Amino acid sequence: MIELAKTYDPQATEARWQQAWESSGAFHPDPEAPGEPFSLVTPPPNVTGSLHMGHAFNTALIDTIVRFQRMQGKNVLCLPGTDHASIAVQTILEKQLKAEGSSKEELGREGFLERCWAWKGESGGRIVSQLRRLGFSVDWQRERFTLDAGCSQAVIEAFVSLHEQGLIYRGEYLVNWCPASGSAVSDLEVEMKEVDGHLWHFRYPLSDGSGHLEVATTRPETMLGDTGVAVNPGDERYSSLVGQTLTLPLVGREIPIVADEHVEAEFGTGCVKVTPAHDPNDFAIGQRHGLPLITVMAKDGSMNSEAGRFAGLDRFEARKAVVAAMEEQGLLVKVEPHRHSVPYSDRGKVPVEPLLSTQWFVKAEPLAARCREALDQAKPQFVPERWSKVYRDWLTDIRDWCISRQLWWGHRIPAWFVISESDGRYTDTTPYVVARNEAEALEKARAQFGAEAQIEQDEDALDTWFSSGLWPFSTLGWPDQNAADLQRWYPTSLLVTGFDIIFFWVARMTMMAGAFTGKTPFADVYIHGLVRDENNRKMSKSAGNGIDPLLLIDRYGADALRFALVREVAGAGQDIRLDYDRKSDTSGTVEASRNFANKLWNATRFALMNLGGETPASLGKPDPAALQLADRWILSRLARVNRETAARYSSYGLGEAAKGLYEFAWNEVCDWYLELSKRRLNPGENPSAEALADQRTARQVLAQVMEELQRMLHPLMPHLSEELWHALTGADDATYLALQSWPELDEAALDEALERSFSELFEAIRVVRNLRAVAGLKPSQAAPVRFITTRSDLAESLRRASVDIAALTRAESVEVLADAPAGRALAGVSGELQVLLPIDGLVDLEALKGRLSKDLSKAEKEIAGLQKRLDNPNFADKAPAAVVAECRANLAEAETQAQLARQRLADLS
RNA sequence: GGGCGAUUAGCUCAGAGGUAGAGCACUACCUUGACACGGUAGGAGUCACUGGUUCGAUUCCAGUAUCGCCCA
Repeated sequence: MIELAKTYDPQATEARWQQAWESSGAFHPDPEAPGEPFSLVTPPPNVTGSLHMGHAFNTALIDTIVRFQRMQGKNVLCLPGTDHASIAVQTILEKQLKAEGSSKEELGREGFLERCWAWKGESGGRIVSQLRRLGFSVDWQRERFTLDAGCSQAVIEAFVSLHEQGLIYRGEYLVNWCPASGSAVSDLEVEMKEVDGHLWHFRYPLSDGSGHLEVATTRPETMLGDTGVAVNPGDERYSSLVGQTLTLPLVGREIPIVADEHVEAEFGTGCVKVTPAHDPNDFAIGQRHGLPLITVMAKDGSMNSEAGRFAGLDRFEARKAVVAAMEEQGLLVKVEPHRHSVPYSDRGKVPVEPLLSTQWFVKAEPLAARCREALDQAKPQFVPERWSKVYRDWLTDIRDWCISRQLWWGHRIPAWFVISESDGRYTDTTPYVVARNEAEALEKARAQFGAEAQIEQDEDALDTWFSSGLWPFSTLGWPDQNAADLQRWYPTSLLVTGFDIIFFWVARMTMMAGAFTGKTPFADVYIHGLVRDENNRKMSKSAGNGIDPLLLIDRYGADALRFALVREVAGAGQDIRLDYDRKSDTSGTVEASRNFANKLWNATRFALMNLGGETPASLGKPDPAALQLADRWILSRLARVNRETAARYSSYGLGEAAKGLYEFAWNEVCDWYLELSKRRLNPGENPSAEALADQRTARQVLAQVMEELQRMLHPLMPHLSEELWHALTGADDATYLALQSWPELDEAALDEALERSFSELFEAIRVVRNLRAVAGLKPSQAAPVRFITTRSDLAESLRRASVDIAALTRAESVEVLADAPAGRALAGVSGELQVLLPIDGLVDLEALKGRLSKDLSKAEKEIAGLQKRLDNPNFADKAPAAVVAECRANLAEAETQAQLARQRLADLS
């Protein structure tokens, strides 16, 4: 028999099992193995990141589902990996280089990439090892990285293929330029922020000297690039001026006044300056009216030569200088404070600059259209369903995706410019070829431009999300259509991720998968919420309010953290809040889960002390004929919980599953069944043969309940359950609970009537205990107990349980009678049951009267409510008969209760 | 401006057309042969507000307020 310590110590246990699972290859599935396939690719975290609560939450949810599916006998693949996070990594390294007085240009592309890989090697393992500490049951042997050879090959194939299909194009458009990282970014990487700014009113003179127009702007420096002023066509103030020209101050350019529907006459003066090269709305107006595009800013955010005397100034200095110059010329009318939205770069944390630039784009609409059609067939199925609307809306109004980044760390764009066509250097207009490698590119270039053609690869890299978009199939072996993993596990079964990356990631995966595999890459998408802090703010590194999951794991154990996170999930998709005391680094929620772990530990410890050295297997299943009522009750509960829990695990009701198991284990198994079994497990000295047989039955049931409980809890608390299961079963070191099957459901054990009867029994015991407490009896003080009831089934059940009742209430005798005998007694009432403690002496009569009065007023209140309802003729007419009958029964019961309480009160006076 | 979500005990949150539950915290008693990371008992809520549907609404519907998020 294994001896367990008095309290559970997660630290030693968890590391041991993590190591054992991984080294045994327990989670490394064979594509040839039998079983229905179940597959899931995990959201790849940033390779240089470190574990935060969002990862822990996501991991807890995924692992719970995946472990459950494994116990269902499926051939489960759960594939982990990381992504290369171009901008984030490059930003970190450039900062490092700057500190060293160097730069990426100085190192050159090759040298810089070496640095990147070195950095990846150094910090890249961190998050992976942190995920291991959660007990994540992924196949680490299949771990992937978006920049590894296979993923890189997939990216090239995807790019070439999309280009061949005409879905990737290159062109000059207004893009979101992040001056901090020196790169274009996609629309999704731009975050609108409300900031307090100003609205400057400028006077633009009419070219014919007949007057002026007043325009308002939040960005004065862009006026240098104005190529028009627009008014609403219905705005009578200006209709006569449309078609005339203005002379742009400071620049002297003549610019037309145009009429455009999109100008709001009510905003500002009703005249807007149009800077097509620096604002998306103005770009659109410019397109409609054929206005020229004049770029006045360089890519580092400074003014260029088009800005005349302002050239070289940073954009924010230029703003001041332009305002000053306008004021000097008397053209500044006024300045108003103005709150408005400014686009910020997600990564660079600076305002992005809409800038005209030649970039690569993915034509999104054809890809999105396919996804919308698939969604009509519920592919994928969103859980909760409401997120499908968010997904659809985005796909419906989709804009083309700028995929090129002016970065080195990442997948270099597989396009080669034919530099021999443009003086040995490539420019925005140099012709190019797209190919899988340089040799193929050269071949293509020569075929098209002659044998002398010379080529040079595009300097730019692809958006990291381009490779992440291929994740569900690139990790399984695509583009090799015959890859065993792809054949076996694609499309995947499920994706679990947060709602914050539905556009970034989920939609891109479905678009890419549609284009390359013709399939929706996952059947279900389970969208979960975010983890918020104690002030309901999203936990994030930048807000500085993150809680380190490792701190909580160290303090409470990984299982406790996992259980706490999953338990908080209610309706799927809701954010969860983790309570946390930053002063002491403690969390009540996680502590409660730790306590639960300890409770399970001790319940198992109790079982081990009482199984006489036997195991569930050696004891075998109990003989149904030998079962006591308590056994049948707990086995019925066990079966019901088995059924409910399996249903919840498989339908993403994870929080409910966790709560249900918690209640079953603590409030039913520990609070009642273990207590009820103590007497039988310890029959005393010289026990009879009958007692010994019953002891064995109790052992069998206890062993079965505890063993199956470990199985059911395993998806939620893998380490603890593995440890306890081993202690209980004596399984050898090479056998894992993680690979056992879900306990078989014993339908025959379900007995609803018996469960109800036990609820009543427990209630009766509670009334006795309450009476004793109210009366001030010491816990050690024995007292006789009398139950008075006219309900024969209840009387019968109380009689049969009288030995247990005596044990659980310190009763020196238990009687069940139909009528209350005369004589003083402490009395309590519950439903149709009267409980009497026929004792006199040092008891608190006043407290007792208080309790009875309380019972009475509660019953009277109930009577009043029920009576009122029944008195309403409409109720009897229209309410369902069952409800009316129930109401009547409740009323009768409440009246009995009130009457009994009144009577007992009178007796005491 | 459009959309989504939330509002229930001191705190964190469940819940369901038939008079409200859990965990934590709190109060009292208890170191009893599994567990003080525990046991027993207890106190605690106008279910945000206003209307509507209904025999009946905290639950369904509409609106209001506050908070949060997404999109423009």
